[in-house]
Amino acid sequence: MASEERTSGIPPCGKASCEACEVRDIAVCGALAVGQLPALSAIAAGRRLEAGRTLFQEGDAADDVFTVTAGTLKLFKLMSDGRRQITGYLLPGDFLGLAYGDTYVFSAEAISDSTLCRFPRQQFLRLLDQFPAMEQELLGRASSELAAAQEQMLLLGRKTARERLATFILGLATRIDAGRGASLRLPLNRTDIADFLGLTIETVSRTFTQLRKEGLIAVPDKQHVVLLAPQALEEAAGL
Amino acid sequence: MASEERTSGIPPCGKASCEACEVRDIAVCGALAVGQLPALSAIAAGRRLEAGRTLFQEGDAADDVFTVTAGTLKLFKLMSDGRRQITGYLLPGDFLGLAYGDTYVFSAEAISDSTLCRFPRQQFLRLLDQFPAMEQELLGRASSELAAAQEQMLLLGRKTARERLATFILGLATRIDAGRGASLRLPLNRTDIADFLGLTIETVSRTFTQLRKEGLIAVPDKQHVVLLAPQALEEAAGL
DNA sequence: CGCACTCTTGACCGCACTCAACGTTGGTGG
DNA sequence: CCACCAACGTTGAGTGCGGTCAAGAGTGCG
Repeated sequence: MASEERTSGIPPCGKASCEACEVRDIAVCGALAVGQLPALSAIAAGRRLEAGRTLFQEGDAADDVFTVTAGTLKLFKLMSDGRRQITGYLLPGDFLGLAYGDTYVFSAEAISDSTLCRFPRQQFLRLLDQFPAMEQELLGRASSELAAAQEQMLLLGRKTARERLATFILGLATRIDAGRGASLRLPLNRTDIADFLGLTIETVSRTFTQLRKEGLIAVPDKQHVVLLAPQALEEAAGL
Repeated sequence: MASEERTSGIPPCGKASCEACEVRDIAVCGALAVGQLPALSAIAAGRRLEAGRTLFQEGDAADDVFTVTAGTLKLFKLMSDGRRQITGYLLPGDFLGLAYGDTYVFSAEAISDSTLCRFPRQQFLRLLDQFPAMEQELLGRASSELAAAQEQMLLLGRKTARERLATFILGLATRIDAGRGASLRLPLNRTDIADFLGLTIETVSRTFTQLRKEGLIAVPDKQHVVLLAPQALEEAAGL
Protein backbone atom coordinates (compact mmCIF):
# COMPACT_ATOMS: atom_id res chain seq x y z
CA MET A 1 0.00 0.00 0.00
CA ALA A 2 2.81 2.35 0.87
CA SER A 3 4.37 1.88 -2.54
CA GLU A 4 1.01 2.60 -4.15
CA GLU A 5 0.66 5.92 -2.41
CA ARG A 6 4.17 6.89 -3.26
CA THR A 7 3.21 6.93 -6.93
CA SER A 8 0.89 9.93 -6.59
CA GLY A 9 1.39 13.47 -5.45
CA ILE A 10 -1.27 13.06 -2.77
CA PRO A 11 0.04 12.67 0.76
CA PRO A 12 -1.01 9.50 2.55
CA CYS A 13 -3.95 9.82 4.89
CA GLY A 14 -2.00 9.90 8.12
CA LYS A 15 -2.77 12.02 11.17
CA ALA A 16 -0.10 14.55 10.33
CA SER A 17 -1.48 15.25 6.88
CA CYS A 18 -4.97 15.65 8.22
CA GLU A 19 -3.89 18.65 10.26
CA ALA A 20 -3.19 20.52 7.06
CA CYS A 21 -6.50 19.68 5.44
CA GLU A 22 -9.28 22.10 4.64
CA VAL A 23 -12.84 21.35 3.77
CA ARG A 24 -12.26 21.70 0.06
CA ASP A 25 -9.86 18.81 0.26
CA ILE A 26 -12.76 16.41 0.52
CA ALA A 27 -12.46 15.93 -3.19
CA VAL A 28 -8.72 15.52 -3.00
CA CYS A 29 -8.75 12.72 -0.49
CA GLY A 30 -11.92 11.53 1.13
CA ALA A 31 -10.29 10.06 4.16
CA LEU A 32 -8.41 13.30 4.79
CA ALA A 33 -11.49 15.40 5.06
CA VAL A 34 -13.46 13.00 7.17
CA GLY A 35 -11.70 14.19 10.26
CA GLN A 36 -12.51 17.76 9.41
CA LEU A 37 -16.15 17.32 8.60
CA PRO A 38 -18.18 15.46 11.21
CA ALA A 39 -21.18 15.33 8.89
CA LEU A 40 -19.09 13.68 6.23
CA SER A 41 -17.37 11.41 8.67
CA ALA A 42 -20.76 10.11 9.68
CA ILE A 43 -21.58 8.85 6.22
CA ALA A 44 -18.13 7.74 5.13
CA ALA A 45 -17.23 4.09 4.93
CA GLY A 46 -13.85 2.61 4.17
CA ARG A 47 -13.61 -0.12 1.56
CA ARG A 48 -10.77 -2.44 0.64
CA LEU A 49 -10.73 -3.89 -2.81
CA GLU A 50 -8.39 -6.67 -3.95
CA ALA A 51 -6.72 -6.48 -7.34
CA GLY A 52 -9.07 -7.70 -10.01
CA ARG A 53 -12.23 -7.16 -7.99
CA THR A 54 -15.09 -5.15 -9.45
CA LEU A 55 -16.21 -2.03 -7.59
CA PHE A 56 -19.34 -1.67 -9.70
CA GLN A 57 -20.51 -2.46 -13.20
CA GLU A 58 -22.00 -0.33 -15.90
CA GLY A 59 -25.74 -0.29 -15.35
CA ASP A 60 -25.59 -0.78 -11.58
CA ALA A 61 -27.62 1.67 -9.51
CA ALA A 62 -25.32 4.61 -8.81
CA ASP A 63 -25.80 4.65 -5.07
CA ASP A 64 -22.35 5.72 -3.99
CA VAL A 65 -19.52 8.08 -4.79
CA PHE A 66 -15.91 7.31 -3.91
CA THR A 67 -12.49 8.74 -3.39
CA VAL A 68 -9.45 6.57 -3.93
CA THR A 69 -6.96 6.59 -1.05
CA ALA A 70 -4.64 3.81 -2.23
CA GLY A 71 -4.18 1.61 -5.26
CA THR A 72 -5.18 1.89 -8.89
CA LEU A 73 -8.59 1.42 -10.51
CA LYS A 74 -9.55 1.21 -14.16
CA LEU A 75 -12.80 2.51 -15.63
CA PHE A 76 -14.08 0.85 -18.77
CA LYS A 77 -16.97 0.23 -21.08
CA LEU A 78 -17.74 -3.12 -22.66
CA MET A 79 -19.46 -4.07 -25.88
CA SER A 80 -21.62 -7.17 -26.04
CA ASP A 81 -18.99 -9.09 -27.99
CA GLY A 82 -16.31 -8.34 -25.41
CA ARG A 83 -14.55 -5.40 -27.01
CA ARG A 84 -13.44 -3.10 -24.25
CA GLN A 85 -12.44 0.54 -23.96
CA ILE A 86 -10.74 1.78 -20.85
CA THR A 87 -11.86 5.38 -20.43
CA GLY A 88 -9.57 6.23 -17.57
CA TYR A 89 -7.63 5.01 -14.61
CA LEU A 90 -7.68 6.31 -11.06
CA LEU A 91 -4.78 6.94 -8.72
CA PRO A 92 -4.90 7.88 -5.02
CA GLY A 93 -6.64 11.21 -4.57
CA ASP A 94 -8.96 10.77 -7.53
CA PHE A 95 -12.68 11.15 -7.17
CA LEU A 96 -15.12 8.70 -8.67
CA GLY A 97 -18.81 9.04 -9.31
CA LEU A 98 -19.48 12.16 -11.31
CA ALA A 99 -20.32 10.70 -14.66
CA TYR A 100 -23.75 9.19 -14.31
CA GLY A 101 -27.40 9.75 -13.73
CA ASP A 102 -29.24 6.97 -11.90
CA THR A 103 -26.87 4.24 -12.98
CA TYR A 104 -23.14 4.05 -13.57
CA VAL A 105 -22.24 4.45 -17.24
CA PHE A 106 -19.02 2.49 -16.96
CA SER A 107 -17.54 -0.29 -14.86
CA ALA A 108 -14.81 0.15 -12.27
CA GLU A 109 -12.33 -2.54 -11.30
CA ALA A 110 -9.29 -2.57 -9.05
CA ILE A 111 -6.01 -3.11 -10.88
CA SER A 112 -3.98 -3.39 -7.71
CA ASP A 113 -5.15 -3.82 -4.13
CA SER A 114 -6.94 -0.58 -3.35
CA THR A 115 -8.70 1.28 -0.62
CA LEU A 116 -11.53 3.70 -1.19
CA CYS A 117 -13.72 5.98 0.83
CA ARG A 118 -17.35 5.36 0.04
CA PHE A 119 -20.14 7.94 0.49
CA PRO A 120 -23.81 7.21 -0.07
CA ARG A 121 -24.61 9.39 -3.02
CA GLN A 122 -27.76 11.06 -1.80
CA GLN A 123 -26.21 12.07 1.50
CA PHE A 124 -23.10 13.23 -0.29
CA LEU A 125 -25.10 15.42 -2.65
CA ARG A 126 -27.03 16.89 0.24
CA LEU A 127 -23.75 17.81 1.89
CA LEU A 128 -22.74 19.70 -1.22
CA ASP A 129 -25.47 22.21 -0.46
CA GLN A 130 -23.84 22.97 2.85
CA PHE A 131 -20.33 23.28 1.49
CA PRO A 132 -20.27 25.33 -1.70
CA ALA A 133 -16.48 25.17 -1.81
CA MET A 134 -16.76 21.44 -2.16
CA GLU A 135 -19.13 21.80 -5.05
CA GLN A 136 -16.80 24.22 -6.80
CA GLU A 137 -13.98 21.79 -6.30
CA LEU A 138 -16.07 19.06 -7.88
CA LEU A 139 -16.93 21.32 -10.80
CA GLY A 140 -13.25 22.00 -11.31
CA ARG A 141 -12.55 18.27 -11.29
CA ALA A 142 -15.29 17.68 -13.80
CA SER A 143 -13.68 20.30 -16.02
CA SER A 144 -10.32 18.58 -15.80
CA GLU A 145 -11.85 15.22 -16.56
CA LEU A 146 -13.62 16.65 -19.57
CA ALA A 147 -10.40 18.17 -20.83
CA ALA A 148 -8.65 14.83 -20.38
CA ALA A 149 -11.49 13.04 -22.15
CA GLN A 150 -11.19 15.38 -25.12
CA GLU A 151 -7.47 14.83 -25.26
CA GLN A 152 -8.14 11.11 -25.29
CA MET A 153 -10.67 11.51 -28.09
CA LEU A 154 -8.00 13.20 -30.19
CA LEU A 155 -5.68 10.32 -29.41
CA LEU A 156 -8.21 7.62 -30.24
CA GLY A 157 -9.58 9.31 -33.32
CA ARG A 158 -6.48 10.70 -34.97
CA LYS A 159 -3.18 9.47 -33.57
CA THR A 160 -1.00 6.59 -34.78
CA ALA A 161 -0.04 3.70 -32.52
CA ARG A 162 3.35 5.27 -31.95
CA GLU A 163 1.86 8.62 -31.05
CA ARG A 164 -0.66 6.99 -28.74
CA LEU A 165 1.93 5.13 -26.73
CA ALA A 166 4.23 8.15 -26.51
CA THR A 167 1.30 10.26 -25.36
CA PHE A 168 0.34 7.66 -22.79
CA ILE A 169 3.83 7.46 -21.33
CA LEU A 170 4.14 11.24 -21.12
CA GLY A 171 0.71 11.54 -19.53
CA LEU A 172 1.65 8.92 -17.00
CA ALA A 173 4.85 10.76 -16.17
CA THR A 174 2.83 13.94 -15.60
CA ARG A 175 0.34 12.23 -13.31
CA ILE A 176 2.86 10.29 -11.32
CA ASP A 177 5.50 12.98 -11.60
CA ALA A 178 8.52 10.89 -10.80
CA GLY A 179 11.15 13.41 -11.88
CA ARG A 180 13.43 13.41 -14.91
CA GLY A 181 15.08 10.11 -15.75
CA ALA A 182 13.25 8.23 -13.03
CA SER A 183 11.70 4.85 -13.53
CA LEU A 184 7.94 5.01 -13.99
CA ARG A 185 5.91 2.14 -12.64
CA LEU A 186 3.21 1.27 -15.17
CA PRO A 187 -0.15 1.03 -13.40
CA LEU A 188 -1.59 -0.91 -16.35
CA ASN A 189 -0.47 -4.16 -17.93
CA ARG A 190 -0.20 -4.52 -21.73
CA THR A 191 -3.79 -5.63 -22.14
CA ASP A 192 -5.07 -2.63 -20.22
CA ILE A 193 -2.77 -0.23 -22.06
CA ALA A 194 -4.10 -1.64 -25.33
CA ASP A 195 -7.70 -1.20 -24.21
CA PHE A 196 -6.91 2.34 -23.05
CA LEU A 197 -5.23 3.32 -26.31
CA GLY A 198 -7.63 1.56 -28.66
CA LEU A 199 -4.99 -0.89 -29.87
CA THR A 200 -4.18 -4.60 -29.50
CA ILE A 201 -1.62 -5.96 -27.06
CA GLU A 202 0.56 -7.02 -29.99
CA THR A 203 0.70 -3.49 -31.34
CA VAL A 204 1.41 -2.08 -27.88
CA SER A 205 4.23 -4.56 -27.44
CA ARG A 206 5.71 -3.85 -30.87
CA THR A 207 5.50 -0.12 -30.25
CA PHE A 208 7.24 -0.39 -26.89
CA THR A 209 9.99 -2.26 -28.69
CA GLN A 210 10.15 0.39 -31.39
CA LEU A 211 10.47 3.29 -28.94
CA ARG A 212 13.04 1.36 -26.98
CA LYS A 213 15.15 0.56 -30.06
CA GLU A 214 15.03 4.23 -31.03
CA GLY A 215 16.41 5.15 -27.63
CA LEU A 216 13.40 7.22 -26.50
CA ILE A 217 12.65 4.97 -23.54
CA ALA A 218 14.13 2.13 -21.58
CA VAL A 219 12.08 -0.81 -20.38
CA PRO A 220 14.01 -2.34 -17.46
CA ASP A 221 11.14 -4.77 -16.87
CA LYS A 222 7.59 -5.03 -18.11
CA GLN A 223 6.24 -2.95 -15.28
CA HIS A 224 8.62 -0.02 -15.66
CA VAL A 225 9.54 2.61 -18.21
CA VAL A 226 12.32 5.18 -18.14
CA LEU A 227 12.08 8.36 -20.19
CA LEU A 228 15.44 8.62 -21.88
CA ALA A 229 14.55 11.43 -24.27
CA PRO A 230 11.46 13.30 -23.09
CA GLN A 231 11.91 15.90 -25.81
CA ALA A 232 11.91 13.30 -28.57
CA LEU A 233 9.04 11.53 -26.88
CA GLU A 234 6.94 14.67 -27.04
CA GLU A 235 7.64 14.96 -30.71
CA ALA A 236 6.68 11.33 -31.10
CA ALA A 237 3.45 12.10 -29.27
CA GLY A 238 2.47 14.51 -32.05
CA LEU A 239 2.52 17.71 -29.98
CA MET B 1 -32.97 30.88 -37.26
CA ALA B 2 -36.44 29.56 -36.61
CA SER B 3 -35.57 26.35 -38.38
CA GLU B 4 -32.45 26.03 -36.25
CA GLU B 5 -34.38 26.24 -33.03
CA ARG B 6 -36.95 23.79 -34.25
CA THR B 7 -34.30 21.11 -34.32
CA SER B 8 -33.86 21.02 -30.55
CA GLY B 9 -36.20 20.30 -27.69
CA ILE B 10 -35.50 23.70 -26.18
CA PRO B 11 -38.24 26.28 -26.58
CA PRO B 12 -37.22 29.47 -28.33
CA CYS B 13 -36.36 32.37 -26.08
CA GLY B 14 -39.60 34.27 -26.54
CA LYS B 15 -41.47 36.17 -23.85
CA ALA B 16 -44.01 33.39 -23.37
CA SER B 17 -41.35 30.79 -22.63
CA CYS B 18 -39.60 33.07 -20.19
CA GLU B 19 -42.66 33.11 -17.96
CA ALA B 20 -42.24 29.41 -17.33
CA CYS B 21 -38.55 29.65 -16.51
CA GLU B 22 -36.98 29.05 -13.17
CA VAL B 23 -33.55 30.01 -12.01
CA ARG B 24 -32.10 26.61 -12.68
CA ASP B 25 -32.91 27.06 -16.32
CA ILE B 26 -29.97 29.37 -16.70
CA ALA B 27 -28.01 26.39 -17.85
CA VAL B 28 -30.76 25.31 -20.21
CA CYS B 29 -30.95 28.55 -22.08
CA GLY B 30 -28.99 31.59 -21.09
CA ALA B 31 -31.30 34.08 -22.68
CA LEU B 32 -34.26 32.54 -20.89
CA ALA B 33 -32.87 33.05 -17.46
CA VAL B 34 -31.62 36.55 -18.04
CA GLY B 35 -35.08 37.91 -17.49
CA GLN B 36 -35.36 36.03 -14.23
CA LEU B 37 -32.02 36.95 -12.77
CA PRO B 38 -31.22 40.66 -12.79
CA ALA B 39 -27.66 39.96 -11.68
CA LEU B 40 -27.17 37.65 -14.61
CA SER B 41 -28.90 39.94 -17.01
CA ALA B 42 -26.41 42.62 -16.10
CA ILE B 43 -23.46 40.59 -17.28
CA ALA B 44 -25.05 38.83 -20.25
CA ALA B 45 -24.23 39.85 -23.78
CA GLY B 46 -25.78 38.52 -26.96
CA ARG B 47 -23.53 37.45 -29.77
CA ARG B 48 -24.27 36.55 -33.38
CA LEU B 49 -21.86 34.31 -35.16
CA GLU B 50 -21.91 33.61 -38.90
CA ALA B 51 -21.40 30.10 -40.21
CA GLY B 52 -17.72 29.31 -40.38
CA ARG B 53 -16.66 31.96 -37.88
CA THR B 54 -14.52 31.02 -34.91
CA LEU B 55 -15.87 31.69 -31.43
CA PHE B 56 -12.54 31.00 -29.78
CA GLN B 57 -9.46 28.90 -30.36
CA GLU B 58 -7.69 26.36 -28.24
CA GLY B 59 -5.22 28.25 -26.10
CA ASP B 60 -7.18 31.50 -25.96
CA ALA B 61 -7.72 32.96 -22.52
CA ALA B 62 -10.94 31.42 -21.21
CA ASP B 63 -12.63 34.68 -20.31
CA ASP B 64 -16.21 33.79 -21.12
CA VAL B 65 -18.79 31.07 -20.84
CA PHE B 66 -21.68 30.73 -23.28
CA THR B 67 -25.07 29.25 -23.86
CA VAL B 68 -26.23 28.54 -27.40
CA THR B 69 -29.64 29.95 -28.26
CA ALA B 70 -29.68 29.26 -32.00
CA GLY B 71 -27.52 27.48 -34.55
CA THR B 72 -24.92 24.76 -34.36
CA LEU B 73 -21.31 24.94 -33.18
CA LYS B 74 -18.55 22.38 -33.42
CA LEU B 75 -15.83 21.87 -30.83
CA PHE B 76 -12.52 20.45 -32.00
CA LYS B 77 -8.86 19.91 -31.32
CA LEU B 78 -6.15 20.29 -33.92
CA MET B 79 -2.76 18.67 -34.30
CA SER B 80 0.13 20.66 -35.70
CA ASP B 81 -0.04 18.83 -39.03
CA GLY B 82 -3.72 19.61 -39.46
CA ARG B 83 -5.30 16.40 -38.23
CA ARG B 84 -8.52 17.31 -36.50
CA GLN B 85 -10.81 15.66 -33.97
CA ILE B 86 -14.25 17.08 -33.38
CA THR B 87 -15.01 16.36 -29.73
CA GLY B 88 -18.60 17.49 -29.81
CA TYR B 89 -21.19 19.70 -31.39
CA LEU B 90 -23.58 22.11 -29.72
CA LEU B 91 -27.26 22.66 -30.39
CA PRO B 92 -29.55 25.35 -28.95
CA GLY B 93 -29.76 25.05 -25.18
CA ASP B 94 -26.26 23.65 -24.78
CA PHE B 95 -23.80 25.22 -22.38
CA LEU B 96 -20.22 25.92 -23.33
CA GLY B 97 -17.26 26.68 -21.17
CA LEU B 98 -16.84 24.01 -18.53
CA ALA B 99 -13.84 22.18 -19.86
CA TYR B 100 -10.90 24.41 -19.17
CA GLY B 101 -8.68 26.06 -16.65
CA ASP B 102 -7.23 29.40 -17.65
CA THR B 103 -7.39 28.74 -21.37
CA TYR B 104 -9.79 26.91 -23.63
CA VAL B 105 -8.62 23.37 -24.36
CA PHE B 106 -10.44 23.17 -27.69
CA SER B 107 -11.60 25.48 -30.45
CA ALA B 108 -15.23 26.39 -31.15
CA GLU B 109 -16.57 27.35 -34.54
CA ALA B 110 -20.06 28.06 -35.85
CA ILE B 111 -21.31 25.50 -38.37
CA SER B 112 -24.45 27.46 -39.18
CA ASP B 113 -25.33 31.05 -38.33
CA SER B 114 -25.65 31.02 -34.57
CA THR B 115 -26.53 33.20 -31.62
CA LEU B 116 -25.05 32.79 -28.20
CA CYS B 117 -25.38 34.35 -24.80
CA ARG B 118 -22.00 35.34 -23.45
CA PHE B 119 -21.14 35.71 -19.75
CA PRO B 120 -17.80 36.96 -18.47
CA ARG B 121 -16.43 33.94 -16.73
CA GLN B 122 -15.38 35.45 -13.44
CA GLN B 123 -18.69 37.17 -12.89
CA PHE B 124 -20.51 34.03 -13.91
CA LEU B 125 -18.58 31.93 -11.41
CA ARG B 126 -19.24 34.46 -8.68
CA LEU B 127 -22.94 34.17 -9.40
CA LEU B 128 -22.75 30.44 -8.88
CA ASP B 129 -22.08 31.07 -5.22
CA GLN B 130 -25.37 32.88 -4.92
CA PHE B 131 -27.41 30.30 -6.79
CA PRO B 132 -26.52 26.78 -5.66
CA ALA B 133 -29.25 25.31 -7.85
CA MET B 134 -27.41 26.68 -10.84
CA GLU B 135 -24.21 25.05 -9.73
CA GLN B 136 -25.93 21.71 -9.27
CA GLU B 137 -27.40 22.04 -12.74
CA LEU B 138 -23.92 22.67 -14.11
CA LEU B 139 -22.56 19.67 -12.26
CA GLY B 140 -25.30 17.56 -13.77
CA ARG B 141 -24.41 18.84 -17.22
CA ALA B 142 -20.77 18.08 -16.65
CA SER B 143 -21.78 14.54 -15.71
CA SER B 144 -23.76 14.14 -18.92
CA GLU B 145 -20.90 15.50 -20.98
CA LEU B 146 -18.50 13.11 -19.33
CA ALA B 147 -20.81 10.20 -20.02
CA ALA B 148 -21.08 11.28 -23.66
CA ALA B 149 -17.31 11.64 -23.88
CA GLN B 150 -16.84 8.12 -22.58
CA GLU B 151 -19.33 6.78 -25.07
CA GLN B 152 -17.38 8.56 -27.78
CA MET B 153 -14.12 7.05 -26.53
CA LEU B 154 -15.64 3.59 -26.92
CA LEU B 155 -16.71 4.54 -30.43
CA LEU B 156 -13.32 5.93 -31.42
CA GLY B 157 -11.28 3.22 -29.78
CA ARG B 158 -13.22 0.10 -30.58
CA LYS B 159 -15.97 0.48 -33.16
CA THR B 160 -15.85 -0.17 -36.89
CA ALA B 161 -16.70 2.51 -39.44
CA ARG B 162 -20.15 1.04 -39.91
CA GLU B 163 -20.79 0.97 -36.16
CA ARG B 164 -19.52 4.53 -35.79
CA LEU B 165 -21.84 5.97 -38.40
CA ALA B 166 -24.83 4.01 -37.12
CA THR B 167 -24.07 5.23 -33.60
CA PHE B 168 -23.74 8.79 -34.81
CA ILE B 169 -27.07 8.73 -36.63
CA LEU B 170 -28.87 7.25 -33.65
CA GLY B 171 -27.29 9.75 -31.29
CA LEU B 172 -28.33 12.54 -33.57
CA ALA B 173 -31.89 11.24 -33.62
CA THR B 174 -31.91 11.19 -29.83
CA ARG B 175 -30.63 14.74 -29.51
CA ILE B 176 -32.86 16.21 -32.17
CA ASP B 177 -35.69 13.84 -31.39
CA ALA B 178 -37.60 14.23 -34.64
CA GLY B 179 -39.92 11.25 -34.11
CA ARG B 180 -40.01 7.88 -35.85
CA GLY B 181 -39.55 7.92 -39.62
CA ALA B 182 -38.91 11.65 -39.75
CA SER B 183 -36.17 13.23 -41.77
CA LEU B 184 -33.16 14.23 -39.69
CA ARG B 185 -31.27 17.31 -40.76
CA LEU B 186 -27.55 16.61 -40.44
CA PRO B 187 -25.88 19.45 -38.54
CA LEU B 188 -22.46 18.38 -39.85
CA ASN B 189 -21.21 17.96 -43.40
CA ARG B 190 -19.23 14.88 -44.45
CA THR B 191 -15.89 16.37 -43.48
CA ASP B 192 -17.12 17.22 -40.00
CA ILE B 193 -18.77 13.82 -39.55
CA ALA B 194 -15.47 12.22 -40.52
CA ASP B 195 -13.56 14.34 -38.02
CA PHE B 196 -16.13 13.54 -35.35
CA LEU B 197 -16.00 9.79 -35.95
CA GLY B 198 -12.27 9.50 -36.49
CA LEU B 199 -12.65 8.48 -40.14
CA THR B 200 -12.01 10.00 -43.58
CA ILE B 201 -14.72 11.58 -45.70
CA GLU B 202 -14.38 8.75 -48.22
CA THR B 203 -15.10 6.13 -45.59
CA VAL B 204 -18.05 8.15 -44.26
CA SER B 205 -19.44 8.45 -47.78
CA ARG B 206 -18.98 4.76 -48.52
CA THR B 207 -20.60 3.82 -45.23
CA PHE B 208 -23.60 6.06 -45.86
CA THR B 209 -23.99 4.28 -49.18
CA GLN B 210 -23.67 0.90 -47.50
CA LEU B 211 -26.33 1.60 -44.87
CA ARG B 212 -28.59 3.03 -47.55
CA LYS B 213 -28.22 0.00 -49.83
CA GLU B 214 -29.01 -2.26 -46.89
CA GLY B 215 -32.22 -0.34 -46.33
CA LEU B 216 -31.36 0.89 -42.82
CA ILE B 217 -31.53 4.54 -43.79
CA ALA B 218 -32.60 6.76 -46.65
CA VAL B 219 -30.57 9.74 -47.79
CA PRO B 220 -32.99 12.06 -49.62
CA ASP B 221 -30.24 14.64 -50.00
CA LYS B 222 -26.82 15.09 -48.51
CA GLN B 223 -28.14 17.08 -45.60
CA HIS B 224 -30.84 14.66 -44.51
CA VAL B 225 -31.16 11.11 -43.23
CA VAL B 226 -34.26 9.05 -42.59
CA LEU B 227 -34.19 6.16 -40.15
CA LEU B 228 -35.93 3.34 -42.01
CA ALA B 229 -35.05 0.55 -39.59
CA PRO B 230 -34.08 1.95 -36.18
CA GLN B 231 -33.95 -1.53 -34.72
CA ALA B 232 -31.47 -2.75 -37.31
CA LEU B 233 -29.54 0.47 -36.97
CA GLU B 234 -29.11 -0.14 -33.26
CA GLU B 235 -27.76 -3.57 -34.00
CA ALA B 236 -25.43 -2.02 -36.54
CA ALA B 237 -24.28 0.41 -33.86
CA GLY B 238 -22.97 -2.51 -31.82
CA LEU B 239 -25.34 -2.17 -28.83
C1' DC C 1 9.08 -29.89 -12.95
C1' DG C 2 4.86 -28.55 -15.06
C1' DC C 3 1.44 -25.29 -15.66
C1' DA C 4 -0.57 -20.83 -16.32
C1' DC C 5 -0.05 -16.32 -17.46
C1' DT C 6 2.01 -12.36 -19.66
C1' DC C 7 4.69 -10.47 -23.06
C1' DT C 8 7.24 -10.59 -27.46
C1' DT C 9 8.00 -11.60 -32.18
C1' DG C 10 6.89 -13.15 -36.86
C1' DA C 11 3.86 -13.97 -40.94
C1' DC C 12 -0.12 -12.76 -43.10
C1' DC C 13 -4.52 -10.34 -43.74
C1' DG C 14 -8.09 -6.91 -44.12
C1' DC C 15 -10.34 -2.56 -42.99
C1' DA C 16 -9.90 1.91 -43.56
C1' DC C 17 -6.68 5.32 -45.74
C1' DT C 18 -4.63 7.41 -49.90
C1' DC C 19 -4.83 8.93 -54.38
C1' DA C 20 -7.45 9.91 -58.26
C1' DA C 21 -11.37 10.67 -61.23
C1' DC C 22 -15.94 11.97 -61.72
C1' DG C 23 -20.71 13.75 -60.46
C1' DT C 24 -23.63 17.21 -58.40
C1' DT C 25 -24.84 21.56 -56.79
C1' DG C 26 -24.88 26.43 -56.27
C1' DG C 27 -23.04 30.89 -57.19
C1' DT C 28 -21.12 34.39 -60.43
C1' DG C 29 -20.60 36.85 -64.38
C1' DG C 30 -20.74 37.39 -69.39
C1' DC D 1 -29.63 31.79 -70.76
C1' DC D 2 -25.42 29.25 -70.57
C1' DA D 3 -20.33 28.94 -69.30
C1' DC D 4 -17.42 28.66 -65.79
C1' DC D 5 -15.77 27.60 -61.37
C1' DA D 6 -15.42 26.15 -56.65
C1' DA D 7 -17.07 23.33 -53.02
C1' DC D 8 -18.79 19.14 -51.69
C1' DG D 9 -19.83 14.37 -52.18
C1' DT D 10 -19.36 9.73 -54.41
C1' DT D 11 -16.96 5.93 -56.34
C1' DG D 12 -12.98 3.08 -57.75
C1' DA D 13 -8.20 1.16 -57.47
C1' DG D 14 -4.41 0.23 -54.81
C1' DT D 15 -1.78 0.58 -50.39
C1' DG D 16 -0.41 0.28 -45.64
C1' DC D 17 -1.09 0.38 -40.69
C1' DG D 18 -2.63 -2.10 -37.30
C1' DG D 19 -5.31 -6.46 -36.49
C1' DT D 20 -5.33 -11.57 -36.51
C1' DC D 21 -3.31 -15.87 -35.91
C1' DA D 22 0.37 -18.53 -34.30
C1' DA D 23 4.63 -19.72 -32.03
C1' DG D 24 7.89 -19.00 -28.59
C1' DA D 25 10.23 -16.62 -24.56
C1' DG D 26 10.17 -15.17 -19.79
C1' DT D 27 8.28 -15.52 -15.12
C1' DG D 28 5.97 -16.99 -10.97
C1' DC D 29 3.81 -20.56 -8.40
C1' DG D 30 2.20 -25.00 -6.56
